[in-house]
Amino acid sequence: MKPGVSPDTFPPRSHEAKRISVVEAAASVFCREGYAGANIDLIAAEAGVSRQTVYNHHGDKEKLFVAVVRDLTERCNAGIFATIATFPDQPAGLEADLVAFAVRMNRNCTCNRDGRFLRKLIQAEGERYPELFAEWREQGPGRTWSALAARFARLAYAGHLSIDDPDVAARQFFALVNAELQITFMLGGMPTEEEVLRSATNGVRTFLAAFGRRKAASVRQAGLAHA
Amino acid sequence: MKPGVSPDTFPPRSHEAKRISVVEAAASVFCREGYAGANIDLIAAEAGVSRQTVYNHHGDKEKLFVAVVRDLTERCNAGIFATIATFPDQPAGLEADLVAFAVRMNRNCTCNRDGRFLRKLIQAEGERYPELFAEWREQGPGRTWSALAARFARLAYAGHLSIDDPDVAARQFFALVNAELQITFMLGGMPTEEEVLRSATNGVRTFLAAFGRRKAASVRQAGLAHA
DNA sequence: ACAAATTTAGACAGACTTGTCCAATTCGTC
DNA sequence: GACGAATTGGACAAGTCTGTCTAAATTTGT
Repeated sequence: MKPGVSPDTFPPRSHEAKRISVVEAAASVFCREGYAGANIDLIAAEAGVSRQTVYNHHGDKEKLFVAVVRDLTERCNAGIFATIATFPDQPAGLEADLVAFAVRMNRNCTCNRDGRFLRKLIQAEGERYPELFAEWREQGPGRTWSALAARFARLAYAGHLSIDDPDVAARQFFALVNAELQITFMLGGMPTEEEVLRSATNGVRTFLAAFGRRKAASVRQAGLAHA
Repeated sequence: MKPGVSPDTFPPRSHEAKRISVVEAAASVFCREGYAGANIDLIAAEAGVSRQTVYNHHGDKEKLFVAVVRDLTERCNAGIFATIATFPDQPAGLEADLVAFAVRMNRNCTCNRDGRFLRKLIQAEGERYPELFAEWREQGPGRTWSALAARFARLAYAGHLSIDDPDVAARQFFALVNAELQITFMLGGMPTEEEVLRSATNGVRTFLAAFGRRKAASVRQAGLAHA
C-alpha cells in the first residue's frame, strides 16, 4: 500500500495528509462534473497541491477514481455498521426509538457527504466499472441488509414485532423511512433536518402499522399528523 | 416548433425521422458516457447520420441535451398518466389488483428504456441544469403524486383502505413496491420480470397490512412467502 | 545545519472535441 | 427528368485535456 521508504522511517504526515486531501477533492469534483468532465488541474487546485503531486500519488485519472470509490465505500460502511450498532434492541418506546434510529441512519450515512458522494458515483459510473461496484455491492448493501435484518429478527423474537421475513422487512423499513426523500436524493440534494424527521416518522408509523404487535392498536392515530 | 419551411410543403418525413433518431441515440450516449463524456461523432454514428446533420438539427451539444431531457420527460409523463388511468378504482381482489397495477407501473414507466434513461440523466446532471430539472419535477413527480394520491383517497373513501394522508400513502406505496429494486435501479440495471413481481407482491402485502381495512385480518399470512 | 525526498511551476507533445465551412452527392417532389 | 433542399464526408481552427519531463524550491528527519 504505502510507497517504498527507508526501513524504519515512514514518510512525513504531510505526505499522507496530501494524499487524503487529493482524494477528497477528487471525490467532490468527480461528483460535480462526472468522471469524463472531471479535470485533474481542478482537483489539484481544490486539494491545494500541484498537478504533479496528484500524479505522484495516484498514477493516473482512473486509478484516482478507483481510490476515491474505495475510500468512500470503506468510510460509508464503517458509518453504517457503527449506526446499526445503535439499533434499539430493548426499546422503551418502540416508535420513538425506531424513528430516532432512522434519523441517525439518515444523518450519519445516507445524507452525509460521503453517502451522497458514493451514491452519485455509483449511479453515474456504476456501469462503467462493473467489478468495482460489484465489490461495493457485496461489502455494502449485502452485509448491511443482513445485519439490519438480524436486528429486526431479534426484535420480532423478543415479541416487539410480527415479521415473516426479516430481510424483506429490513428493506421495506429503509424504503419507508426514505419514502419522502427520494426526489431530493435523486437530484443530489440535502434534505433538511425537519424533512428527515417527518419522513422517518411517517415511515416508522406505517412500518409499525404493518409489523407491530397488535396489542397497542392505537399506535397509528397517536402522534401529530405530519403532512 | 417545426423549422421554417415553405407555406404549405413541409420537410419530408425522413427529416423528422432523423431528428428523432438523433435524439434517441443522444439519450443512449448521454446516459452511457455522461454529458461531458458524450461525443457528438459517436451520437451521429449511432443515429446513422453525419455529424453535420446533428448540428443542423439541434444547434449545439447543450441544446441537444436539453431536447433529450424534454423528450424523455414528455414521454415518461405520458406513460405514467396512462398507467395511473388503469388504477383499480373498483377492485375485485384488492391485493391482486394493486400488485398488477404496481407491476404495470414498473414495466411501463419506471423500468422501461425512457424511465431508466431519464432517471439516470436526472441523477447525473440534475445539479448542472437546475431550471430544466425543476421543470421536470413540477410536471412529473409533482402531478404524478397528486394523481396517485387522489386514486388512493377514492379507494379509502369507498371503504377499501384506511388512510390518514393520501399523499403520504401514495409515496409509501411507491417506496414499498420498489423496495427490493433499489440497488438494481442504482446501478442502472433492468430487474427481471420475476424480481419486479416479487418486490410488488411483498410491497403491496405490507402496504395492505398497514392501510387495509381490518375486516380481512388474515391477508398477510395468505399467499406464498416470497424470499 | 545537512542531505534526501518531496513538492512545485511551467513547458510540452499528443490526442481528442467542438463547432464551422464547403463542395459533392443524394433525396424527395413537381 | 429536373429542380431545390437536405445530407454527407472531410478538412479545419481553436480549445482542452492527459500524462511526462525538468529544474528550482521546499520540507523533513537526523
